Amino acid sequence: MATPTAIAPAHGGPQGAHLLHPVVRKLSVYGSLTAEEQAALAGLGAGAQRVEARQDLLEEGAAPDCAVLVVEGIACRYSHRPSGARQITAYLLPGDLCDPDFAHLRRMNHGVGTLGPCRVARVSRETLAGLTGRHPGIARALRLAKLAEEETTREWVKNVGCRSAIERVSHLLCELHERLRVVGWATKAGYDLPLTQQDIADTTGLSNVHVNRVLRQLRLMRVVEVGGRRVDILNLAALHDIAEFQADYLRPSAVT
Amino acid sequence: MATPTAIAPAHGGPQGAHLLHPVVRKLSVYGSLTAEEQAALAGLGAGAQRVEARQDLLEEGAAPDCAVLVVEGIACRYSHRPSGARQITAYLLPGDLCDPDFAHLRRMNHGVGTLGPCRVARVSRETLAGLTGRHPGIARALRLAKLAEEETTREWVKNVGCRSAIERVSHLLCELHERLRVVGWATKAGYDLPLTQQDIADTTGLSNVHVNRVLRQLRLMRVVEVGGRRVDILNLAALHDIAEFQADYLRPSAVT
DNA sequence: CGATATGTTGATCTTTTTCAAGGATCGTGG
DNA sequence: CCACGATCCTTGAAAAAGATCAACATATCG
Repeated sequence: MATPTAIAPAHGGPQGAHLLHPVVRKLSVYGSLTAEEQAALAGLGAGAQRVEARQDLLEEGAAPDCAVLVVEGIACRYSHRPSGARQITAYLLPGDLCDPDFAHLRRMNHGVGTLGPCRVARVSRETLAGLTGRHPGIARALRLAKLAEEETTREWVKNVGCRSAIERVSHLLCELHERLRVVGWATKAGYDLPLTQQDIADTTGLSNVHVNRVLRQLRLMRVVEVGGRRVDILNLAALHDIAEFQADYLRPSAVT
Repeated sequence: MATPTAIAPAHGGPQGAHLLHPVVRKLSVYGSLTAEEQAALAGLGAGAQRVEARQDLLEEGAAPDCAVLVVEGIACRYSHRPSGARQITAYLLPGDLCDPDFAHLRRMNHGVGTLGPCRVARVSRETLAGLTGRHPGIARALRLAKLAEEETTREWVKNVGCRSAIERVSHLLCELHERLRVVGWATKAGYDLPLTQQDIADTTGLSNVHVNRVLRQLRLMRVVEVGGRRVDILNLAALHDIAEFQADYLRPSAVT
């Protein structure tokens, strides 16, 4: 949405299919939606508010009162250890609806916050229930999107559990590339990424220093250049190879 | 279920509330179930089949045709890297229903297999749909159980992402203890655990050798003794301290 | 009883972390 | 516009955690 309030100016807004709201683009991956369903979905983003970088959307331990739809920017789920160490457990990209079911919870076991500047819309339980009740296509797409999210979390366990540093970072860059591409915020050449190296470290279970070294190595290998809030992909095939990246887990498909 | 076909003989079957099926015990955590609902749930386990250790229940890449209910024993979700390295991403304990929604998938991105000998029941989509359709209490409990499973996977990301070896192993032992206790297969003193050190290594992202050393350290610290397919807890408080274990994530509670 | 799995230990090597310091960048207020 | 502080990035050196390799012990099971 290249609206006047768009956030990422450097390399412009979403690519292609300009008129589609990211949540429509994302959910369309899981099955076709009627025009009516698309309109209803896009309506969710109508009241989106601007939120600065590094702000909490849902606090650790709080009782959530609504779901959150990311319209623009990057947010994350995170959790802190008593020592202060932070682990990021998921990214929320444009089009991602942060957990419908959470709105029913008495207490959050993790927090949700922005990483870069965002535009987000809060969605009440009632609105969401109405939407899925009236539009079976949306309900179905949301179910599959959730399945994809679960599979993604499992892939992250695999990533931090048994891949080397360079593989982990590469895998993260591949996943972000693929997911942003779906909603039009990435091209083959790369994407804007408002993360610090510390954020990448907290995601991959590495130290910020080592992330820096891995990124330098990837740059020297002429695979990808990360810096200046931007990811420039020089050799996508090589990046995929290093990461052993298979995008399947991002797009589950149902039988029916 | 101290039935004639019970598997773990060493320290006997489930403790307390002997008559309740594990899936009833587990789901009761998320809200009270009517007698009728309990009976319907217990009926799922009626046709349970014995499965040996280290057998696939759902293969990586296959199209699942049904859900799987673990009645007894321990199974897991796992994924292999091209190199052959294995990452375990979840444990399935007695009372766990392996992913209802999966039955709709065209292709599994991970496998499900037994770790020790198990008794499992296959549950068709129709059976499951009928059950949740007729019994709102079951539907609700399954939703919360799934939420707990998601939260658990995120906790695992945190575990392998930012905890030391001894913390990771301790956390795993705490989680298994708590989950098995709910379904009556653990006491304060410990539980039977048919895992090899390699299995623990594949779960925690460590080498088998290092797992061995961590277990020795925990034994010397007189915290817990792991061996002979058995976990004996000597000092539960100390184990929780080392792991920074907070059981909250295992039992989400809804507002309504 | 041998064969295969698993567990145990020591020695060595690699990866990654930690610590420390300096440099770049960016936003802000004077 | 520039100076300033704050944050982020970068690099080196040293230390630590954990992996790997190799050998042997010990179940376990047909």
